[in-house]
Amino acid sequence: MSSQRPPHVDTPHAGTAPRRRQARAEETRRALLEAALTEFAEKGFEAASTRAIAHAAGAHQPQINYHFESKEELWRAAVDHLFGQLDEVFGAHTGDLDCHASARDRLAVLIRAFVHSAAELPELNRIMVREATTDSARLRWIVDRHTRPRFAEAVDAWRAAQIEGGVTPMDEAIFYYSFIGASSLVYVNAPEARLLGCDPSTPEFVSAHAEAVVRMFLPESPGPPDS
Amino acid sequence: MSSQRPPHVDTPHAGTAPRRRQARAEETRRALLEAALTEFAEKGFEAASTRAIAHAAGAHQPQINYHFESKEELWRAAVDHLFGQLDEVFGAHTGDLDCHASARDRLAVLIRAFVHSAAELPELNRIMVREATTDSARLRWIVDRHTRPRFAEAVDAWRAAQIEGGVTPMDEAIFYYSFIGASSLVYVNAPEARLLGCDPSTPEFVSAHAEAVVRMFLPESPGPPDS
DNA sequence: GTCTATAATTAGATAGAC
DNA sequence: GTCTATCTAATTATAGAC
Repeated sequence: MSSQRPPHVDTPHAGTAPRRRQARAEETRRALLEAALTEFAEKGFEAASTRAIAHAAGAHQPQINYHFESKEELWRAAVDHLFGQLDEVFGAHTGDLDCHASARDRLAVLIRAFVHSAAELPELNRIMVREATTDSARLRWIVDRHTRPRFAEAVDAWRAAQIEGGVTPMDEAIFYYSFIGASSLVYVNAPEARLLGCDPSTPEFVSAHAEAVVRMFLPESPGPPDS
Repeated sequence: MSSQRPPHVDTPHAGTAPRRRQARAEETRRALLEAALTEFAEKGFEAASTRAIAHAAGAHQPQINYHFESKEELWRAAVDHLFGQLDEVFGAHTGDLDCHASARDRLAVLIRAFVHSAAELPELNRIMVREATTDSARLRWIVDRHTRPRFAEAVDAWRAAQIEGGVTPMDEAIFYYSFIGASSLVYVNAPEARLLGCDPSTPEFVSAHAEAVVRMFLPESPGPPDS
């Protein structure tokens, strides 16, 4: 609704100096956002330090309160940014989603796309699991704004495939959380996985994982469509 | 190795007063441990407050440094305690694990037991996912002491079932993380699940979830053994 | 063992020079 | 817009009375 951008006077004369200053400010803002993402994902909201975020972005701590109103607003902007990235990555992986394909095949495409997205954006599921653990204003904000609509879409796709048949019968919420959990945990817990001798960052791992998740929910799967 | 218990002089005279004092200290210690569990699970190590833990336990903050050496030692004791509870709960759910049953049936029993354990002890997987996200001394400690041996056991059970046949073919690490994720996320994220209209705390939900996870990995499952 | 008081550090946010 | 300096509040850990 309300823009997170700081208010600024227009530059109708279009001088180059103000423009460059504005461009540099935009750079700072973006760097703070990216640094905030990884810091919030690794430490959680409360343990994350605005000083550390600013340092990682090559800026000073008070610039956070200048470009964003507060630590909480920075978090919100970072989460919005991250879900924007998810939509991009997810869209790139679904690509030509054939509307005339069977519900089962469409579900398989969505599952593969989500696994690849979870691998490319581990920060998203890290932040989600940190917030979803305790009821809070932040959790309600993120559920209302981002989780609930995506939950509804996933459940719709599942329901359609279940009506059509050929999928493992399962309650919708059980499907949703089993699916998200099976798809994301190894990337969320990547540092632990590495200590256990597993590197989940290779393309081969991600593809094998995606096919495994498809088979978990669509047991009679004929394999990936491009093989 | 070294006991976390504070050093104390023996009471060879077995007076009642010292014994009662000791019993009360044991109570305090235990209350601190239980309070630490939920606080660390909800907030994470760094965001958790020793003052809040002490308050929840009906004690004062310096008592933590008396009964445990530091916040870090309290965390270690809490994690040890929690894995002890896991072994108890897990053992209660596997119960009469028939050594002469097929590897596939034994795996089904282990899966059901883990889902029920995850439902009863959401704190364990909350702490795990918080620590597994970033490499740290705490992560290495918990992996060496608790995760690696259990990972090996789970992989052994999976390997045996896979050799026998009748399970969804899958790499071991992919099985492990998909299994843990599918089994635990809905309980880890229970506050979010409730906002989405799902209550994962009922016995019916847990049983249905357990059967769903069994079918995800053992597609030709004949259903629960007691039905 | 339990408690009060406090030391030492660090957090997020703000004021004001430039 | 960016920077230094600083305010207030919260943190873990410790000292010492009881």
